[in-house]
Amino acid sequence: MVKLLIVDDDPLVCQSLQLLLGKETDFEVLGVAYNGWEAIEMCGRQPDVILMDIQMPVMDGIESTKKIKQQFPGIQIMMLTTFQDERNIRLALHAGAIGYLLKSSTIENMANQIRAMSSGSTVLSPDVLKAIMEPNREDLQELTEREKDIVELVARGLSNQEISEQLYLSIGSVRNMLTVILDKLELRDRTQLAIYYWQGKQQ
Amino acid sequence: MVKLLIVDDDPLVCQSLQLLLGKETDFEVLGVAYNGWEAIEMCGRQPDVILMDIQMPVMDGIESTKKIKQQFPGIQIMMLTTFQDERNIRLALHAGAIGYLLKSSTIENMANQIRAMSSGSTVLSPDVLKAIMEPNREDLQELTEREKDIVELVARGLSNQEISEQLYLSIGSVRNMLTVILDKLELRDRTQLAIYYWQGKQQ
DNA sequence: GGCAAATAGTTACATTTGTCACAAAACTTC
DNA sequence: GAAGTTTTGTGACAAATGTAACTATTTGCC
Repeated sequence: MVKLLIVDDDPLVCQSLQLLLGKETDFEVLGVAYNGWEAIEMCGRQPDVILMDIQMPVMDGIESTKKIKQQFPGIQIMMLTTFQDERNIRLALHAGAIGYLLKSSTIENMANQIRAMSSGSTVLSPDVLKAIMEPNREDLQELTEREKDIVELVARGLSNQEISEQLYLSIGSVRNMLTVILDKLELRDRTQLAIYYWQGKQQ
Repeated sequence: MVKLLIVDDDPLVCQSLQLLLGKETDFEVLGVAYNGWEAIEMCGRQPDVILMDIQMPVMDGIESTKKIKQQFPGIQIMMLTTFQDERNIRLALHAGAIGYLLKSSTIENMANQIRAMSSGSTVLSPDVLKAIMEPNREDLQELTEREKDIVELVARGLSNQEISEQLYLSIGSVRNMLTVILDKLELRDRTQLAIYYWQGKQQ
Protein backbone atom coordinates (compact mmCIF):
# COMPACT_ATOMS: atom_id res chain seq x y z
CA MET A 1 0.00 0.00 0.00
CA VAL A 2 1.44 3.36 -1.05
CA LYS A 3 0.45 6.22 1.26
CA LEU A 4 0.09 9.54 -0.55
CA LEU A 5 -0.01 13.19 0.34
CA ILE A 6 -1.25 15.71 -2.23
CA VAL A 7 -0.03 19.31 -2.08
CA ASP A 8 -1.44 21.93 -4.42
CA ASP A 9 -2.86 25.38 -3.86
CA ASP A 10 -5.70 24.68 -6.26
CA PRO A 11 -8.46 22.81 -4.36
CA LEU A 12 -9.82 21.47 -7.61
CA VAL A 13 -6.56 19.76 -8.50
CA CYS A 14 -6.31 18.34 -5.00
CA GLN A 15 -9.80 16.98 -5.06
CA SER A 16 -9.59 15.37 -8.46
CA LEU A 17 -6.24 13.77 -7.74
CA GLN A 18 -7.53 12.55 -4.39
CA LEU A 19 -10.59 11.06 -5.98
CA LEU A 20 -8.91 9.47 -8.96
CA LEU A 21 -5.80 8.13 -7.25
CA GLY A 22 -7.91 6.94 -4.34
CA LYS A 23 -9.62 4.53 -6.70
CA GLU A 24 -6.39 2.59 -7.18
CA THR A 25 -6.57 -0.31 -4.76
CA ASP A 26 -2.93 -0.08 -3.74
CA PHE A 27 -3.01 3.64 -2.97
CA GLU A 28 -4.21 5.44 0.10
CA VAL A 29 -4.50 9.22 0.08
CA LEU A 30 -3.62 10.36 3.61
CA GLY A 31 -4.68 13.93 2.97
CA VAL A 32 -4.22 17.12 1.04
CA ALA A 33 -2.33 20.33 1.82
CA TYR A 34 -2.68 23.72 0.17
CA ASN A 35 0.82 25.07 0.71
CA GLY A 36 4.32 24.06 1.75
CA TRP A 37 3.73 24.74 5.44
CA GLU A 38 0.74 22.51 5.70
CA ALA A 39 2.63 19.83 3.76
CA ILE A 40 5.42 19.76 6.32
CA GLU A 41 2.96 19.53 9.19
CA MET A 42 1.20 16.64 7.52
CA CYS A 43 4.39 14.65 7.13
CA GLY A 44 3.72 13.39 10.64
CA ARG A 45 1.18 11.07 9.08
CA GLN A 46 4.11 9.27 7.42
CA PRO A 47 3.29 9.32 3.74
CA ASP A 48 5.44 7.28 1.35
CA VAL A 49 5.07 9.68 -1.54
CA ILE A 50 4.14 13.36 -1.80
CA LEU A 51 2.78 14.88 -4.99
CA MET A 52 3.77 18.51 -4.82
CA ASP A 53 2.91 21.52 -6.92
CA ILE A 54 5.83 23.86 -7.59
CA GLN A 55 4.09 27.20 -7.55
CA MET A 56 2.29 27.81 -4.28
CA PRO A 57 1.77 30.71 -1.91
CA VAL A 58 3.25 30.80 1.61
CA MET A 59 6.02 28.29 0.84
CA ASP A 60 6.73 27.02 -2.64
CA GLY A 61 7.29 23.42 -3.65
CA ILE A 62 11.05 23.60 -3.84
CA GLU A 63 11.48 25.21 -0.44
CA SER A 64 9.26 22.69 1.24
CA THR A 65 10.86 19.78 -0.60
CA LYS A 66 14.18 20.81 0.88
CA LYS A 67 12.74 21.04 4.38
CA ILE A 68 10.87 17.77 4.13
CA LYS A 69 13.86 15.90 2.76
CA GLN A 70 15.92 17.16 5.69
CA GLN A 71 13.45 16.06 8.32
CA PHE A 72 12.00 12.97 6.58
CA PRO A 73 14.54 11.63 4.12
CA GLY A 74 12.49 8.50 3.50
CA ILE A 75 9.60 10.34 1.90
CA GLN A 76 9.72 10.43 -1.90
CA ILE A 77 8.61 13.67 -3.51
CA MET A 78 7.28 14.13 -7.01
CA MET A 79 6.93 17.63 -8.40
CA LEU A 80 3.87 18.37 -10.45
CA THR A 81 3.92 21.20 -12.91
CA THR A 82 1.78 22.49 -15.69
CA PHE A 83 4.68 23.21 -18.04
CA GLN A 84 8.31 22.27 -17.98
CA ASP A 85 10.35 25.10 -16.61
CA GLU A 86 13.98 24.19 -17.15
CA ARG A 87 15.24 26.27 -14.31
CA ASN A 88 12.98 24.66 -11.77
CA ILE A 89 13.84 21.15 -12.85
CA ARG A 90 17.38 21.40 -11.60
CA LEU A 91 16.37 23.19 -8.45
CA ALA A 92 13.72 20.61 -7.65
CA LEU A 93 15.99 17.65 -8.24
CA HIS A 94 18.75 19.23 -6.19
CA ALA A 95 16.25 19.88 -3.44
CA GLY A 96 15.67 16.14 -3.31
CA ALA A 97 12.63 15.51 -5.51
CA ILE A 98 12.91 12.25 -7.44
CA GLY A 99 10.10 12.85 -9.87
CA TYR A 100 9.18 15.72 -12.15
CA LEU A 101 6.03 15.30 -14.14
CA LEU A 102 3.55 17.31 -16.09
CA LYS A 103 0.05 17.44 -14.69
CA SER A 104 -1.23 16.51 -18.11
CA SER A 105 -0.41 12.83 -17.56
CA THR A 106 -3.31 10.43 -17.47
CA ILE A 107 -4.17 9.05 -14.06
CA GLU A 108 -3.13 5.57 -15.10
CA ASN A 109 0.31 6.79 -16.11
CA MET A 110 0.59 8.84 -12.99
CA ALA A 111 -0.26 5.81 -10.89
CA ASN A 112 2.45 3.77 -12.60
CA GLN A 113 4.92 6.57 -12.10
CA ILE A 114 4.08 6.77 -8.43
CA ARG A 115 4.54 3.02 -8.02
CA ALA A 116 7.98 3.20 -9.66
CA MET A 117 8.87 6.14 -7.43
CA SER A 118 7.76 4.48 -4.24
CA SER A 119 10.58 1.98 -4.69
CA GLY A 120 13.04 4.85 -5.02
CA SER A 121 13.42 5.17 -8.77
CA THR A 122 13.58 8.57 -10.34
CA VAL A 123 10.77 9.23 -12.79
CA LEU A 124 10.86 12.07 -15.27
CA SER A 125 9.04 13.10 -18.40
CA PRO A 126 11.26 12.57 -21.41
CA ASP A 127 11.32 16.34 -22.07
CA VAL A 128 12.58 16.89 -18.60
CA LEU A 129 15.39 14.41 -19.09
CA LYS A 130 16.31 16.16 -22.30
CA ALA A 131 16.33 19.49 -20.52
CA ILE A 132 18.79 18.16 -17.95
CA MET A 133 21.07 16.54 -20.46
CA GLU A 134 21.12 19.07 -23.23
CA PRO A 135 22.85 22.38 -22.99
CA ASN A 136 20.88 25.44 -22.02
CA ARG A 137 20.07 27.22 -25.22
CA GLU A 138 17.08 29.12 -23.85
CA ASP A 139 18.75 32.38 -22.91
CA LEU A 140 21.02 32.25 -25.91
CA GLN A 141 18.14 33.61 -27.93
CA GLU A 142 19.24 37.21 -27.61
CA LEU A 143 22.37 36.32 -29.56
CA THR A 144 22.68 36.51 -33.32
CA GLU A 145 23.28 33.33 -35.33
CA ARG A 146 26.95 34.00 -35.78
CA GLU A 147 27.36 34.69 -32.10
CA LYS A 148 25.72 31.38 -31.28
CA ASP A 149 28.22 29.63 -33.55
CA ILE A 150 31.00 31.13 -31.51
CA VAL A 151 29.37 30.16 -28.23
CA GLU A 152 29.14 26.55 -29.40
CA LEU A 153 32.84 26.43 -30.10
CA VAL A 154 33.85 28.19 -26.91
CA ALA A 155 31.73 25.63 -25.09
CA ARG A 156 33.75 22.89 -26.72
CA GLY A 157 36.97 24.35 -25.40
CA LEU A 158 38.40 25.87 -28.58
CA SER A 159 40.74 28.86 -28.45
CA ASN A 160 40.06 32.04 -30.37
CA GLN A 161 42.63 30.96 -32.92
CA GLU A 162 40.88 27.63 -33.48
CA ILE A 163 37.49 29.27 -33.66
CA SER A 164 38.70 31.71 -36.27
CA GLU A 165 39.98 28.79 -38.36
CA GLN A 166 36.76 26.82 -37.97
CA LEU A 167 34.58 29.73 -39.00
CA TYR A 168 36.97 31.34 -41.48
CA LEU A 169 37.20 34.58 -39.54
CA SER A 170 40.05 36.72 -38.32
CA ILE A 171 40.99 36.30 -34.69
CA GLY A 172 40.15 39.94 -34.12
CA SER A 173 36.58 39.39 -35.20
CA VAL A 174 36.21 36.39 -32.97
CA ARG A 175 37.46 38.38 -30.02
CA ASN A 176 35.21 41.32 -30.79
CA MET A 177 32.16 39.11 -31.06
CA LEU A 178 33.08 37.32 -27.88
CA THR A 179 33.20 40.67 -26.10
CA VAL A 180 29.69 41.40 -27.33
CA ILE A 181 28.48 37.95 -26.27
CA LEU A 182 29.92 38.28 -22.78
CA ASP A 183 28.36 41.71 -22.49
CA LYS A 184 24.92 40.49 -23.57
CA LEU A 185 24.95 37.52 -21.21
CA GLU A 186 26.56 39.49 -18.39
CA LEU A 187 29.47 37.13 -18.06
CA ARG A 188 33.11 37.91 -17.57
CA ASP A 189 35.17 35.47 -19.60
CA ARG A 190 35.02 32.45 -21.87
CA THR A 191 35.21 30.03 -18.98
CA GLN A 192 32.07 31.48 -17.44
CA LEU A 193 30.48 31.30 -20.87
CA ALA A 194 31.27 27.59 -21.21
CA ILE A 195 29.89 26.94 -17.73
CA TYR A 196 26.79 28.93 -18.56
CA TYR A 197 26.30 27.00 -21.75
CA TRP A 198 26.41 23.64 -20.04
CA GLN A 199 25.01 24.48 -16.63
CA GLY A 200 22.74 27.44 -17.09
CA LYS A 201 22.60 30.40 -14.75
CA GLN A 202 24.00 29.63 -11.33
CA GLN A 203 21.17 29.74 -8.73
CA MET B 1 -0.73 -5.63 -21.82
CA VAL B 2 2.95 -4.68 -22.08
CA LYS B 3 4.90 -6.73 -24.62
CA LEU B 4 8.53 -7.27 -23.64
CA LEU B 5 11.74 -8.30 -25.31
CA ILE B 6 14.69 -9.37 -23.17
CA VAL B 7 18.22 -8.95 -24.51
CA ASP B 8 21.21 -10.27 -22.58
CA ASP B 9 24.17 -12.42 -23.52
CA ASP B 10 23.81 -14.41 -20.31
CA PRO B 11 21.14 -17.11 -20.86
CA LEU B 12 20.62 -17.39 -17.14
CA VAL B 13 19.66 -13.72 -16.83
CA CYS B 14 17.33 -14.03 -19.82
CA GLN B 15 15.62 -17.09 -18.44
CA SER B 16 15.10 -15.77 -14.96
CA LEU B 17 13.78 -12.43 -16.20
CA GLN B 18 11.50 -14.21 -18.64
CA LEU B 19 10.18 -16.48 -15.95
CA LEU B 20 9.71 -13.84 -13.27
CA LEU B 21 8.33 -11.03 -15.42
CA GLY B 22 6.12 -13.51 -17.25
CA LYS B 23 4.29 -14.09 -13.98
CA GLU B 24 2.98 -10.51 -13.98
CA THR B 25 -0.48 -10.71 -15.49
CA ASP B 26 -0.10 -7.53 -17.52
CA PHE B 27 3.22 -8.51 -19.11
CA GLU B 28 3.91 -10.73 -22.06
CA VAL B 29 7.47 -11.74 -22.87
CA LEU B 30 7.68 -11.97 -26.66
CA GLY B 31 11.11 -13.52 -26.64
CA VAL B 32 14.77 -13.23 -25.71
CA ALA B 33 17.82 -12.27 -27.75
CA TYR B 34 21.47 -12.87 -26.91
CA ASN B 35 23.04 -9.94 -28.74
CA GLY B 36 22.23 -6.66 -30.45
CA TRP B 37 21.74 -8.21 -33.88
CA GLU B 38 19.16 -10.69 -32.73
CA ALA B 39 17.44 -7.91 -30.83
CA ILE B 40 16.98 -5.83 -33.97
CA GLU B 41 15.63 -8.81 -35.88
CA MET B 42 13.13 -9.53 -33.15
CA CYS B 43 11.76 -6.00 -33.21
CA GLY B 44 9.49 -7.25 -36.01
CA ARG B 45 7.39 -8.82 -33.27
CA GLN B 46 6.52 -5.28 -32.13
CA PRO B 47 7.51 -5.19 -28.48
CA ASP B 48 6.52 -2.19 -26.36
CA VAL B 49 9.58 -2.31 -24.14
CA ILE B 50 13.02 -3.86 -24.52
CA LEU B 51 15.19 -4.70 -21.53
CA MET B 52 18.72 -4.52 -22.84
CA ASP B 53 22.06 -5.45 -21.37
CA ILE B 54 24.84 -2.97 -22.12
CA GLN B 55 27.80 -5.28 -22.46
CA MET B 56 27.21 -7.89 -25.13
CA PRO B 57 29.24 -9.53 -27.88
CA VAL B 58 28.53 -8.95 -31.60
CA MET B 59 26.72 -5.66 -31.04
CA ASP B 60 26.57 -3.90 -27.72
CA GLY B 61 23.51 -2.43 -26.10
CA ILE B 62 24.21 1.17 -27.00
CA GLU B 63 24.83 0.49 -30.68
CA SER B 64 21.69 -1.56 -31.02
CA THR B 65 19.66 0.97 -29.05
CA LYS B 66 20.63 3.59 -31.61
CA LYS B 67 19.69 1.35 -34.50
CA ILE B 68 16.40 0.26 -32.98
CA LYS B 69 15.37 3.80 -32.12
CA GLN B 70 16.01 4.84 -35.71
CA GLN B 71 13.90 2.07 -37.18
CA PHE B 72 11.29 1.72 -34.44
CA PRO B 73 11.01 4.99 -32.53
CA GLY B 74 7.97 3.78 -30.64
CA ILE B 75 9.80 1.03 -28.79
CA GLN B 76 10.98 2.03 -25.31
CA ILE B 77 14.35 0.74 -24.27
CA MET B 78 15.62 0.20 -20.76
CA MET B 79 19.28 -0.47 -20.19
CA LEU B 80 20.17 -3.06 -17.62
CA THR B 81 23.55 -2.97 -16.00
CA THR B 82 25.32 -4.64 -13.11
CA PHE B 83 27.05 -1.48 -11.96
CA GLN B 84 26.61 2.15 -12.81
CA ASP B 85 29.18 3.24 -15.31
CA GLU B 86 28.89 6.98 -15.59
CA ARG B 87 30.26 7.12 -19.08
CA ASN B 88 27.70 4.66 -20.43
CA ILE B 89 24.79 6.44 -18.83
CA ARG B 90 25.10 9.47 -21.04
CA LEU B 91 25.81 7.41 -24.12
CA ALA B 92 22.80 5.20 -23.50
CA LEU B 93 20.43 8.09 -22.90
CA HIS B 94 21.71 9.92 -25.95
CA ALA B 95 21.23 6.75 -27.96
CA GLY B 96 17.57 6.90 -27.01
CA ALA B 97 17.19 4.67 -23.97
CA ILE B 98 14.69 6.03 -21.48
CA GLY B 99 15.56 3.80 -18.56
CA TYR B 100 18.80 2.91 -16.88
CA LEU B 101 18.56 0.47 -14.07
CA LEU B 102 20.71 -1.83 -12.02
CA LYS B 103 19.99 -5.52 -12.38
CA SER B 104 19.93 -5.76 -8.62
CA SER B 105 16.37 -4.35 -8.46
CA THR B 106 13.70 -6.66 -7.16
CA ILE B 107 11.31 -8.03 -9.76
CA GLU B 108 8.45 -6.11 -8.24
CA ASN B 109 10.32 -2.83 -8.58
CA MET B 110 11.44 -3.70 -12.05
CA ALA B 111 7.85 -4.42 -13.04
CA ASN B 112 6.73 -1.04 -11.74
CA GLN B 113 9.55 0.66 -13.56
CA ILE B 114 8.60 -1.07 -16.79
CA ARG B 115 4.99 0.02 -16.40
CA ALA B 116 6.04 3.63 -15.91
CA MET B 117 8.32 3.39 -18.93
CA SER B 118 5.71 1.88 -21.17
CA SER B 119 3.82 5.17 -20.97
CA GLY B 120 6.96 7.01 -22.02
CA SER B 121 8.35 8.24 -18.72
CA THR B 122 12.03 8.10 -18.11
CA VAL B 123 12.99 5.88 -15.20
CA LEU B 124 16.39 5.98 -13.60
CA SER B 125 18.01 4.73 -10.43
CA PRO B 126 18.64 7.66 -8.12
CA ASP B 127 22.40 7.10 -8.41
CA VAL B 128 22.11 7.40 -12.12
CA LEU B 129 20.27 10.69 -11.87
CA LYS B 130 22.94 11.94 -9.54
CA ALA B 131 25.61 10.90 -12.01
CA ILE B 132 23.95 12.93 -14.74
CA MET B 133 23.40 16.00 -12.64
CA GLU B 134 26.55 16.07 -10.58
CA PRO B 135 29.94 16.88 -11.96
CA ASN B 136 32.25 14.14 -13.11
CA ARG B 137 34.57 13.55 -10.21
CA GLU B 138 35.67 10.07 -11.27
CA ASP B 139 38.82 10.95 -13.15
CA LEU B 140 39.63 13.74 -10.75
CA GLN B 141 40.98 11.08 -8.43
CA GLU B 142 44.53 11.48 -9.65
CA LEU B 143 44.51 15.01 -8.27
CA THR B 144 45.54 15.97 -4.75
CA GLU B 145 42.98 17.45 -2.37
CA ARG B 146 44.26 20.97 -2.85
CA GLU B 147 44.19 20.57 -6.60
CA LYS B 148 40.58 19.43 -6.43
CA ASP B 149 39.75 22.56 -4.44
CA ILE B 150 41.13 24.62 -7.27
CA VAL B 151 39.26 22.63 -9.91
CA GLU B 152 35.99 23.27 -8.07
CA LEU B 153 36.54 26.99 -8.15
CA VAL B 154 37.67 27.08 -11.76
CA ALA B 155 34.53 25.13 -12.59
CA ARG B 156 32.50 27.88 -10.93
CA GLY B 157 34.05 30.47 -13.16
CA LEU B 158 36.39 32.17 -10.70
CA SER B 159 39.56 33.90 -11.85
CA ASN B 160 42.98 33.02 -10.46
CA GLN B 161 42.80 36.17 -8.35
CA GLU B 162 39.49 35.14 -6.83
CA ILE B 163 40.66 31.58 -6.25
CA SER B 164 43.75 32.81 -4.44
CA GLU B 165 41.54 34.93 -2.17
CA GLN B 166 39.13 32.07 -1.50
CA LEU B 167 41.87 29.62 -0.60
CA TYR B 168 44.28 32.10 1.01
CA LEU B 169 47.02 31.42 -1.50
CA SER B 170 49.23 33.60 -3.67
CA ILE B 171 48.16 33.97 -7.27
CA GLY B 172 51.45 32.42 -8.34
CA SER B 173 50.69 29.23 -6.44
CA VAL B 174 47.24 29.01 -7.93
CA ARG B 175 48.68 29.34 -11.40
CA ASN B 176 51.38 26.78 -10.74
CA MET B 177 48.90 24.27 -9.42
CA LEU B 178 46.63 24.89 -12.32
CA THR B 179 49.47 24.11 -14.69
CA VAL B 180 49.98 20.79 -12.91
CA ILE B 181 46.25 20.03 -13.03
CA LEU B 182 46.01 20.74 -16.74
CA ASP B 183 49.06 18.59 -17.33
CA LYS B 184 47.64 15.67 -15.34
CA LEU B 185 44.27 15.79 -17.07
CA GLU B 186 45.78 16.48 -20.49
CA LEU B 187 43.82 19.67 -20.96
CA ARG B 188 44.97 22.98 -22.33
CA ASP B 189 43.31 25.75 -20.38
CA ARG B 190 40.86 26.58 -17.61
CA THR B 191 37.93 26.62 -20.00
CA GLN B 192 38.58 23.06 -21.08
CA LEU B 193 38.93 22.18 -17.41
CA ALA B 194 35.53 23.65 -16.58
CA ILE B 195 33.97 21.79 -19.49
CA TYR B 196 35.66 18.59 -18.40
CA TYR B 197 34.42 19.07 -14.86
CA TRP B 198 30.79 19.43 -15.90
CA GLN B 199 30.67 17.33 -19.01
CA GLY B 200 33.34 14.70 -18.63
CA LYS B 201 35.68 13.59 -21.35
CA GLN B 202 34.30 14.37 -24.78
CA GLN B 203 33.65 10.83 -26.05
C1' DG C 1 67.02 10.06 9.88
C1' DG C 2 65.92 10.09 5.08
C1' DC C 3 62.76 10.02 1.21
C1' DA C 4 58.78 11.18 -1.38
C1' DA C 5 54.82 13.71 -1.91
C1' DA C 6 52.01 17.64 -1.08
C1' DT C 7 51.80 22.41 -0.29
C1' DA C 8 53.20 26.98 -1.03
C1' DG C 9 56.03 30.50 -2.84
C1' DT C 10 58.94 33.85 -6.25
C1' DT C 11 60.40 35.65 -10.58
C1' DA C 12 60.36 36.00 -15.41
C1' DC C 13 58.49 35.34 -19.90
C1' DA C 14 55.38 34.40 -23.88
C1' DT C 15 50.81 33.94 -25.14
C1' DT C 16 46.06 34.51 -24.84
C1' DT C 17 42.28 36.99 -23.67
C1' DG C 18 39.18 40.78 -23.34
C1' DT C 19 38.25 45.76 -24.40
C1' DC C 20 37.92 49.88 -27.10
C1' DA C 21 37.58 52.87 -31.01
C1' DC C 22 36.68 52.95 -35.41
C1' DA C 23 35.16 51.34 -40.04
C1' DA C 24 33.38 48.98 -44.10
C1' DA C 25 30.58 45.65 -46.57
C1' DA C 26 26.25 43.00 -46.69
C1' DC C 27 21.49 42.29 -45.50
C1' DT C 28 16.97 43.52 -44.25
C1' DT C 29 13.19 46.54 -43.62
C1' DC C 30 10.44 50.51 -44.08
C1' DG D 1 17.18 54.66 -51.13
C1' DA D 2 17.71 55.58 -46.18
C1' DA D 3 18.17 53.42 -41.71
C1' DG D 4 19.37 49.87 -38.86
C1' DT D 5 21.41 45.48 -37.86
C1' DT D 6 24.67 41.89 -38.71
C1' DT D 7 29.02 40.47 -39.99
C1' DT D 8 33.55 41.28 -40.56
C1' DG D 9 37.82 43.67 -40.05
C1' DT D 10 42.22 46.50 -37.93
C1' DG D 11 45.24 48.25 -34.46
C1' DA D 12 46.40 49.24 -29.88
C1' DC D 13 46.32 48.35 -25.07
C1' DA D 14 45.83 46.25 -20.39
C1' DA D 15 44.99 42.34 -17.90
C1' DA D 16 44.80 37.49 -17.26
C1' DT D 17 46.61 33.14 -18.21
C1' DG D 18 49.83 29.40 -18.65
C1' DT D 19 54.71 27.80 -18.38
C1' DA D 20 59.29 27.12 -16.54
C1' DA D 21 62.85 27.05 -13.23
C1' DC D 22 63.85 26.88 -8.78
C1' DT D 23 63.11 27.03 -3.65
C1' DA D 24 61.26 26.12 1.11
C1' DT D 25 58.07 23.95 4.47
C1' DT D 26 55.44 20.39 6.02
C1' DT D 27 53.71 15.77 6.31
C1' DG D 28 53.64 10.91 6.28
C1' DC D 29 56.16 6.72 5.92
C1' DC D 30 59.87 3.02 5.79
